[in-house]
Amino acid sequence: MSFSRIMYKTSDELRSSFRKFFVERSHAPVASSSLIPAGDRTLMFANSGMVQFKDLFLGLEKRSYTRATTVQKCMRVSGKHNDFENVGPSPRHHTFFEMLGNFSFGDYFKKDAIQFAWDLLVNTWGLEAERLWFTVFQGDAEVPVDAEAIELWKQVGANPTHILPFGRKDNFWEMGDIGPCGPCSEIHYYRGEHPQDPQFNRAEYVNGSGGETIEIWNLVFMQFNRYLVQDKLTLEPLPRPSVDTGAGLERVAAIMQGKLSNYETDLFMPIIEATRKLLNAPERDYFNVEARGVSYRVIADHARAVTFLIADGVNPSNEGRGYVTRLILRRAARHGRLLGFTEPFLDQVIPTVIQEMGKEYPEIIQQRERILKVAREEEERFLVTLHNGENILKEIVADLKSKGANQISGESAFRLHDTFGYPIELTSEFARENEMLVDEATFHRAMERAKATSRKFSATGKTDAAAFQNARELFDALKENGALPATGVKYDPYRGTNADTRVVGIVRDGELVDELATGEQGQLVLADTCFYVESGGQISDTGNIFHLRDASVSSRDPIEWDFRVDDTRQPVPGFIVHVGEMVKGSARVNDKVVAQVNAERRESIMRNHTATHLLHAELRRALGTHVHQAGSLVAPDRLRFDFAHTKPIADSELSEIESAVNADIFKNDNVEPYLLPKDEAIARGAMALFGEKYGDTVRMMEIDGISRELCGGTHVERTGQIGLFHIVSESSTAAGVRRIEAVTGPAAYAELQKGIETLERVAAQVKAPPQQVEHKVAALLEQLDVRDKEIARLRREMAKRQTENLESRIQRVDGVNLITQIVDAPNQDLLREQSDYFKNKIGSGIVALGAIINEKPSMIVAVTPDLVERGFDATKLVRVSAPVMGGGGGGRPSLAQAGGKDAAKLQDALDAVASAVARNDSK
RNA sequence: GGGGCUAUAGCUCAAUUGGGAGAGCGCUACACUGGCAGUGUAGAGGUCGUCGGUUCGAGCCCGAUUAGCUCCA
Repeated sequence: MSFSRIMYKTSDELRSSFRKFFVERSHAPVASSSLIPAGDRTLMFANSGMVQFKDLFLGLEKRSYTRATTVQKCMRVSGKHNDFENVGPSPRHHTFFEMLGNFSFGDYFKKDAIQFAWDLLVNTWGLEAERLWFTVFQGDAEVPVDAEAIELWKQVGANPTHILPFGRKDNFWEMGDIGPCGPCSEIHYYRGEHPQDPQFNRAEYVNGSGGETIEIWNLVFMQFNRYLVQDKLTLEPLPRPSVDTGAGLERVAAIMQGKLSNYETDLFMPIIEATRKLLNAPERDYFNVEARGVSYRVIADHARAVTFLIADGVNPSNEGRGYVTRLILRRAARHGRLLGFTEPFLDQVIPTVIQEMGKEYPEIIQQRERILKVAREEEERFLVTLHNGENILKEIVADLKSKGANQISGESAFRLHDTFGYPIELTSEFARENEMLVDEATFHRAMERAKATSRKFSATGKTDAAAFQNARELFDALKENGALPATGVKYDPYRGTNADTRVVGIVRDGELVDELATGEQGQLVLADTCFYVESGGQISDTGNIFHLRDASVSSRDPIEWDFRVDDTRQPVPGFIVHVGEMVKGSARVNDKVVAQVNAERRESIMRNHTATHLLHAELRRALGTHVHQAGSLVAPDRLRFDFAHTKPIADSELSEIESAVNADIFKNDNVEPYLLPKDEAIARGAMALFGEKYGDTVRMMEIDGISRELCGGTHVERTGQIGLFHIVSESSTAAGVRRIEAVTGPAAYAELQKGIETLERVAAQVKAPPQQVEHKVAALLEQLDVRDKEIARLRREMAKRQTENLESRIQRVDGVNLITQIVDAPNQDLLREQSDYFKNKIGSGIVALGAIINEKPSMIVAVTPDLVERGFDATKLVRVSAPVMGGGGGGRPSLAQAGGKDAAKLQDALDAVASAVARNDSK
C-alpha cells in the first residue's frame, strides 16, 4: 500500500521547476518563440516546442548551446488530434496551450532523455511509478523495434509490464516525407483510484478509450535522416542523433493538482471565475449545469488563445491566421451569449488572462491596451453581424409563417451562414423559439459542397513545397561535392557592392549544370556574395556577375562573360542563388567572377530603408507606442510601411510626421549597426518584429537618439544622405492596420516638384498667384453654381412661354384633348417639365412632346390621371410610335419616354401617337 | 487561393419589368413654443464606389476594378 507522494504544484511552480530541473542539467533556458513560426510557410502556428529549433535539427543553423529547455506557446486548431469544435465539450482539448520541452541538438540521446524524464516525474515531482506507462516503437519493415528504449526504461526502474510496443501511428515521428525522423516513446499516466490493481490500471487504456490513463509526455528520438535517392526513399542513421520532447503543461497541472479536467486547474479556474462574476452568476455555476460548463470552458480557452494571438501580432481578419483568430473570438462571443452576456464582454475576461499569464509572458502585459482594443472591436463587429443576421432571419420566419410553413430551408440557413456570417446554432435556436424547424441536412450538404469547391481551387501551396524540396536537394548536392561548406554561401551585403569570388554552381531548369550559355536563363551560386537577399521587407539587389579575361590574352574587351542578375533568393537557409540571364559569353562552374550590385539602385534602397526606421520612430512618437510594424516593403523607388493603428491619420498629423522625419534627416544623425546578444538588444529597447526570426546574436541598427531596431537590412551611414522624405499616401489594408507609402531623395524631390508645377499651371489658368489659388477656385465654383441655377431658371421660364403660345394647338381626338408638338428642350429633364406644364394647362388630355436632344429625337407622352383611369396608357403610345423614328421607349401609364435614331422622323412619330389615340390603340 | 453579399444625401437605408433619385434622423433659416429627441414652414446637401459596354434611355443589365462584410481552403 503506497500513499501518494505528489506535492501540489501551481502551474507557475511547474514551469519553473521544469526549467530549473533542466538548467541544472546544463540546458540553456530559451524563451518561447512567437506563435507565428518565423520563415516557415508550411505551418500556420507554432504547434510544439521544436518549431523554433527546426533549422538546428536540420543542421542549417548553429547556436552557442547544444541542449535547451523551453516553455513554448502553442496553438492547435486543426488536425486529427484536435478539432477546434472539441474544445469546450472535451475536458482536455485546447486551442492555445503551453508545452514543456527539453532538447538535445546532437548532444545526449535516448539514455539521458529517458533518465531525465524518469527523474523529473518520479524523483522530483513525486509521481507514483506504478501509475506510469511507457510506449515504444514496435518496429516494421523500415525500422526495427526500439529495443534500446525498452532496455533503458527497465534500467531506470520502470515496471517491465508497463512498457508497451506500438506502431508507426503512435510511436514514430517524422517532420515530412524527407528529413530527420525516428521512433518516439510516450509516457502515460493512470489517474484512477487503484494504481496497484491490474483490474483497474490496465494496459488497454494506454492509447485506448474508456480508462483514466492519459498521455503526458512524448520523447522523440531523432535518429535517422530520410533522403530521396533516385526517386527512392532511403533511411540512414544521423551521425549526431537529437532529442525533442514535449509535455503539455495543462495536463501535467491537472495531475499535479489532482483534477480530472484541465479546466479545473489554476490555469483556467481564475478565468472561469472572472467570467462567472461578470455574469453575477451563482457560485459553482460552472459545475452545476454541464451545458453551461461547456460555454465557460470555451470562453476560458478562447480568451487565452485570443490574448496570445493578438499579442503576437495576429489581428482578426478574413484569411489565414487572422481568420482563425476571428473564428476563435467569435466562438467565445457566441458562448458568451449562451451564458447570458448581451454586451461585449471578452475585453473584461482578458485582463484576468493577462494577470495570470503576464508573469511568464511579459509581451501580453506590454500589449495589454492593444489586445483589449482589438478584441473589443472584433466582438462589436460580430454583434453587428449577428444583428444584421437576426433581421434577415426574422423576415424569413415572418414570410414562412404567413405561408403557414414551419421549416426554414437549408438553403436559407446556409445563406445566412455563408453570406452573412450568422451561425447555424443561432438560426436553430431562433427557429426553436418560434416553434419551427431547420432543414439541417440540406444545410450540411450545402456546406460540404462549398468546402469541396473551395478545396479544389486552392492547390497552390503545393508548387511552393515542391520548389522548396528541389532547392534543398540542390543545396545538399553542392555541399556533398564540396562546392559549398555546411554553412552554405558566405553572405555579406554590408561591406560594399563589389565582391571577388567564384562560381560554385549553376542551376538551369531546376538542375545543376556545368555551363550556362548566352541567352539562357538560370541561377548562379557563388562562394560568397554581396547581393542582398530579400528580408525584413527590403527587396533583393540586382546587378551583374562577370568574368574577366585572362590578363595574358590581349583584348580590347576585358569582359569574357556577363550574367545579368534580376533577383537574388534564398530558398533554403544558406543557399543563395542569383537569378537572371546570360547576356554575354558562357559561364562555367569554378570561373572567377566579380559580383557587382547595381550601386545606384542599392543606394536608393538604403535611403528608403533608413527612412523607414525614422518613419517608424516618428509614428510611435506622434501616435503612441502601440504603433508597431505589421509589414514593410523597401524598394528602390518607394517604401511602404504597414503598422498597427486603428484610426485613419489626419492630414495634419501626417504632415507633422513628415516634417519630423525630415527634421531627423536634416540633423544628419549617425546610423550605426551593432552586433550584440539578443537579450541585450531587447534590454536596450530595440524594437523586434513579430514573425521575424532572430538567432542569439542580432544586428541592431541605431540612429542616434531616435531609433533602435533589430534589422538585417542595408542602411545609409548618416540620415542626411536620405536627402528628403515625402509621404505619398495613407490608407488601410486590414482592420486595425494602416499603410503609409513614401518616397525619398530624388524621387521625393521629383514628387514635390510635380505637385508644385501642377499648382503653378492651375494658378496660371485661373489667373491668380499660387498663394491665392484656393480662394480663387472657391470663388469660381461659387460663381458657377449661381450661374447653373440661373440658367435652369431661365430655361424653365422659356419653357413656360412655349406653353402659352401652344394652347391653340389642342386637338380633340375621339373626345380626348391631345397636344402633339415639337419643342425646344436641351435635355430630358426639361422636356419632362414642359410636358407637366401642358398637362396642368389642359386639365384632362394627352400630351406628346418631341425634341431634338444631342441630335437624337426624343419624345415624351403624358396622360392625365382621369384618362389613365379610363384606360389610356402612355407606355403603349410610345411603344407604337417610337419604332417610327428607329427607337423604343417605355415608362408608366401616366408618363412615358422614348428615344430614336432618326431625327427627321420625329414629327412622324408624334403623328403616330395621334393616330394611335384615334384608333384607341392605347387602351 | 476560391465562393457569396454590399457600395445611393453627413448617418441609417428605400427606389416593382431599365423610363421623373427618395424617406427618417441630422444640418441651415424663419415662425410658433417654459419641458427631457417641442411643433410647423421653407431650404441646403447626390460624379447613385470607379472605369468600360449594351440601350433611344442605366442607380437598376453585362464586363472589369476598388473598398467593406462574410464563408471556406
